[in-house]
Amino acid sequence: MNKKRITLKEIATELGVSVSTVSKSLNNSPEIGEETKKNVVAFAKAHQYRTNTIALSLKNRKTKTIGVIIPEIVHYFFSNVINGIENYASQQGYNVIIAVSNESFEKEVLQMEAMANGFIDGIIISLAKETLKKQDYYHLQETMAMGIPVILFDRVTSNLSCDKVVVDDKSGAEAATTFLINKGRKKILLLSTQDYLNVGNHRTNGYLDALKKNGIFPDNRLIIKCNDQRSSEEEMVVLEKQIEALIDEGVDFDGVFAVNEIYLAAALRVLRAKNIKVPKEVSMICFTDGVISRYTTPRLTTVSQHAEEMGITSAELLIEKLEDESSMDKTITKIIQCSIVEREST
Amino acid sequence: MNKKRITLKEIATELGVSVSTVSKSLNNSPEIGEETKKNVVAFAKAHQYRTNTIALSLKNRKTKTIGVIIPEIVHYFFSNVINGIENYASQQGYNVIIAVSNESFEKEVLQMEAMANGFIDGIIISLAKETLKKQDYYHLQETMAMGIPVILFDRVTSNLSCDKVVVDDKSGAEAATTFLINKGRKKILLLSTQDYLNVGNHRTNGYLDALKKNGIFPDNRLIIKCNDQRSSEEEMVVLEKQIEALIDEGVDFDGVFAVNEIYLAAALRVLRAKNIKVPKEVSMICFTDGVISRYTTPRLTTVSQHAEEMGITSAELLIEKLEDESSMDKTITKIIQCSIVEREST
DNA sequence: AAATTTTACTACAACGTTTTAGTGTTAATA
DNA sequence: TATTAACACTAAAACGTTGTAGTAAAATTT
Repeated sequence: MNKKRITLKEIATELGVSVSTVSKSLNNSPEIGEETKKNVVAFAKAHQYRTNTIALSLKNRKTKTIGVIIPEIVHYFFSNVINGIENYASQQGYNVIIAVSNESFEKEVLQMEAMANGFIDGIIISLAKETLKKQDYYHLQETMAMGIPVILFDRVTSNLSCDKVVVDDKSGAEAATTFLINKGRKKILLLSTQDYLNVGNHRTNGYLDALKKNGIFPDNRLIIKCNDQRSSEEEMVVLEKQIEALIDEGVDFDGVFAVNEIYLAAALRVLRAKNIKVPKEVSMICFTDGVISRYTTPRLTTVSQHAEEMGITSAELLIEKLEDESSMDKTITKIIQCSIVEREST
Repeated sequence: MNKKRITLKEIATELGVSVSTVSKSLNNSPEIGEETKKNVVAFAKAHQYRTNTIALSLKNRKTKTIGVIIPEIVHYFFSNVINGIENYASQQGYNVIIAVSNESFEKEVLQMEAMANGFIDGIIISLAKETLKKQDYYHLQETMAMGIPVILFDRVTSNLSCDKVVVDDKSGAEAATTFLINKGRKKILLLSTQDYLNVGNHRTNGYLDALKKNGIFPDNRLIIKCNDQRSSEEEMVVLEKQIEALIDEGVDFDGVFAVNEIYLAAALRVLRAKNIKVPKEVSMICFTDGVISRYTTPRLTTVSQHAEEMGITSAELLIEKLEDESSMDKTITKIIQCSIVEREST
């Protein structure tokens, strides 16, 4: 059964011609006579010849494969980005290899090395939290030095000179906050992350800017920077307690802006438990236009980061670099604009 | 900058020895003298020699890469399966290539062909809805005939003789339904899919069996088989209308069992709008222990399919086949048991 | 001292392609 | 008719490894 793939050499001996003739015939080279070509092509088809990509890769020093390293795959944003990458890449004849760093620096380094040694022409990566905290980018510099183009997306760093694709987090957050302000809200609770996460940091700044521009003085009690936990579920539990405590202390707010869906879902649960009406008493908005937002009651108004577009843009940037030698020198940063998806929570 | 990777040949000329000596030194062959080995290894390390995997693959006819084709990547269940596959595979020194069929038969065939021609030793696949409907498995038979092992998971078919990993959908559904019955519920609404989707079909049968065993006569009005729409969001809208109509017609029920999270979330929204209390008046349970279930109010009780375990098992089965020639003949079907995760909706 | 074994290497083929540089024929040109 | 050009093909190298077979020189045995 195991009908092994037929090779050029086998076709050649079978047909009594040289290997080069076969190769050229299949590539429709003008060097070969029509008659011969026809024969070879027919024979190849009949025997289901498929060109061996590995041999080709060895020859061309190109694998037509791009590697993607993400912190998590069970994650609406990242899986959407991959979707974008996969779509564009496969359309351009590229394969996509996925690796997951699991937010760990060590695993990121390992995965990166595996990829750099392996089957890929270039890498698209979003940095792990640990890497961002550690600020150690040696593994990235190494692969770049090997001539492997690297594209950073979403979780980026200014310490690396390469192409980047980022969301305009700050202005997105500003827009979201302003959106609440325009609905007449003045006391807006911010649910953010620790500052070392650049996205959280930018979004916090956007929030502060929006308040400032509208003449609202920020209230530190209304800014919660959630600590990292091992899982988002644990983060949620911790956060719920914090919000509950806040309300019990009598701190008043009429709007909530969260830097991700999960934080806002947590807030929503607390408000429901306290019998506070959304959006009547409190308006809510968050980053990440994911699944959760669509299935809560009320549905959540979100800031869409256009994950798929980010994926496509990253893939475009990388493939551009791979196909056009001259593009290797310049480094581009693409900024994806956010947009607000209004649902029932505002 | 572009410091191209150094090759064995370069090391050889640089050190004035033969290529074989270098190769053998690096592989710590006893044929080579200690002195020479030490030199070569030191030199290689200093110049960051990395063995070229492509050349190796060509030589060994093995790529140490496995291909995964899934219907959707932005999907809690599938991304968890991938997580499992990726974890186990990378631990065993394998890479993982991902392709998405997007539920399309045509794309599945294309992706499969691309993989079969390319860089993979074996394939793990969950069939697209269209493929299941069409019942055309030629592309799978072809790749299997080429000696490429194929593992089917979750969306499988009995028409193909290969290793399979499935959830025990029927007994999971039976358990879920029985769970509701044991809570005193007798009129249980079933939200399922069309029958051609084997998982939906099995779950429907499990539901019917549970009723039977408990002496409850099934009520056809309480069985909704949701039509396919282009997106799950559209499906949800359609389904919400159906459930609403049902209630308006005065059809009474005190429990809901849905074959996935989204259907149950839809039901929950309708019940909330109608001011029906969950779980007091209606108990709810569904398949797919995903994100949504964790963030609705009330949180949903679910049947976990242990997606990650499925991924790991699939990868195990495949790698077993790849590493042990003799395992190629027999085909195994592994059944993953479900378990109920009780939350607030029951 | 001659024969044998061990040591420490090297040469070369092979994996499956593509491509460059030939090489005979045949046809066209001077 | 001699020269050149076009045609239709082939040989061989190259991509980077590994492994088998082979080879001197040194060490050991007889």
